Amino acid sequence: MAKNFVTREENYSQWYNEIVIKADLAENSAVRGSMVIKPYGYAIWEKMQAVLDKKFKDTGHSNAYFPLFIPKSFFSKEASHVEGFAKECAVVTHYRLKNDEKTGEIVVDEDAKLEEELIVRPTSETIIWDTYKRWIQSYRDLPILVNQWANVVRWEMRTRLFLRTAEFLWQEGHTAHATEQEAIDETKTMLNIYSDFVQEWMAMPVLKGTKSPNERFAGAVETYCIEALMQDGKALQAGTSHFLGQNFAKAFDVKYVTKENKQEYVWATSWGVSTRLMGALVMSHSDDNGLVLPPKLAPIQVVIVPVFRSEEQFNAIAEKVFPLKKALEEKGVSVKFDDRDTQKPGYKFAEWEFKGVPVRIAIGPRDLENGTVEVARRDTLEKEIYKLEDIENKISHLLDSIQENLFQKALDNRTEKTYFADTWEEFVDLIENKGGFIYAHWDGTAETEQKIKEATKATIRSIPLDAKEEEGKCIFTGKPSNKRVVFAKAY
RNA sequence: CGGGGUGUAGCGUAGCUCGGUUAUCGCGCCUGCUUUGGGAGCAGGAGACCGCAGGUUCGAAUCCUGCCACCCCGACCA
Repeated sequence: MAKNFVTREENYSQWYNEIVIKADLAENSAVRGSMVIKPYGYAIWEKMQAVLDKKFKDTGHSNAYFPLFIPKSFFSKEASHVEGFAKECAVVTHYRLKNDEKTGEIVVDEDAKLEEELIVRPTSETIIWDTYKRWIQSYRDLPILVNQWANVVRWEMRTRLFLRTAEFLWQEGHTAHATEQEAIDETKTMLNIYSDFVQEWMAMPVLKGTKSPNERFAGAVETYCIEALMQDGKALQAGTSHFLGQNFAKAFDVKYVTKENKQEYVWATSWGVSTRLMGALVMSHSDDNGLVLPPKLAPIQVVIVPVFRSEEQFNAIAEKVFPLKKALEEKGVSVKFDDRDTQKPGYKFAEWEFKGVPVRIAIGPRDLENGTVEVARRDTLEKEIYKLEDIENKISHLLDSIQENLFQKALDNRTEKTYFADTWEEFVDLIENKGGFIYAHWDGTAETEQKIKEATKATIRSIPLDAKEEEGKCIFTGKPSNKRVVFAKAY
């Protein structure tokens, strides 16, 4: 495999083809811009789902399911929402095929044209709010805290594996509240859940902030986001949580009666993360040897590779492996014993490295004599000889330290690629030659943001929540500004 | 949708300008022997309607026409 994929920023998709597909995460689908997620990759998604789902439930949310197809009339009720999504919708116009009498080919039956077209959901706000209208009458019906795990379709002009596929899997939460403050609190709670999940489980540092009006979700009053920086210095939006105000309540006429018997519109939020996170995971940690998975999300945390010449030798090794595997599993570690006799050890070492398994244990004749095993860690590729006694605790600690090390490495990468620009010249130089997050002053107008984007391709990724008050001048217009925002080129 | 590029075995490719035996090579796959602590070696073998449809020609992977698909760059975007 070609070297230096990680830092070869001009060719990330090549890197994806090399690493992701060969690593069994996905392969191109016959359908434009879609993906096949293979079992090994899907297992990672399932782990992510399980953790997030628990966090949602722990904060009072429940799962539900809403229809894939949205009638066009629902979709067009919220003006800025439809404007934001109109250009990337798949539309169902017919419901039947037939055999063409002349050619015998299967064709669309023109007689089976739908009276009202159906939109394949690009997001579910509209159909959910049409439903909430019927669920909500009184303040006693609030709040509604619902999440759905689903697939959505956005007919992007250009797709990129994992980061922007035409169809993707995600979760979308949709909540309804009696007060503005409660909805804002919900928006922030969910942002924190995402941020904690991405940092603690995916070992990726993220920046919490809000979006500029240009980057805001179509139909939202405020969009909160977590923004991550990839190894090549490009930014990736990893999750969003939107405060929708009363926009959807007004569009769908969702009112409730207060204790004082007054009619009020309800307040809303929506929030989501998608299979894009899998792309982020790959791009944050992987190296030229393949994937590097954080132990907390790795489907296989420890792989045991026996080294043997004869069947007797294999049996002797297996005798040692079974109790070891059991001891590790009792510690909650997922273990794979690679007992194939069709591949040599060296081949297996490379293969499991490619798949990103955090820890590999090799055990052969030498170890049988000495009562040892060879332990290799994926993140640093270091090998060490361990005594068998108390090994399950040592491996357990090793997994923890790999998790920490991956986060620290990603954080160091971000720190190294974080810059401050005070003049336009500095800014352009950084964007063109360094990449990364650039903290700079901005005059707060959409026009300026647009002009900066046109000039440099950089956009405001985040207005950090923890931004310090600081007097400064906009790098583009020189107008006054009271805090720095974060610019970057984004995926 | 605009600009550029590529389609030959499961994957990666040579051949195409200048048409001519049985379409090249590597990886992978199958069989056998030797191997096994970092992607094994040797020997043998299987696998291709050369993207699709037409056309020119005694003869087309190669020339011509049309179509399709994919990739890269841009607009769009989680």
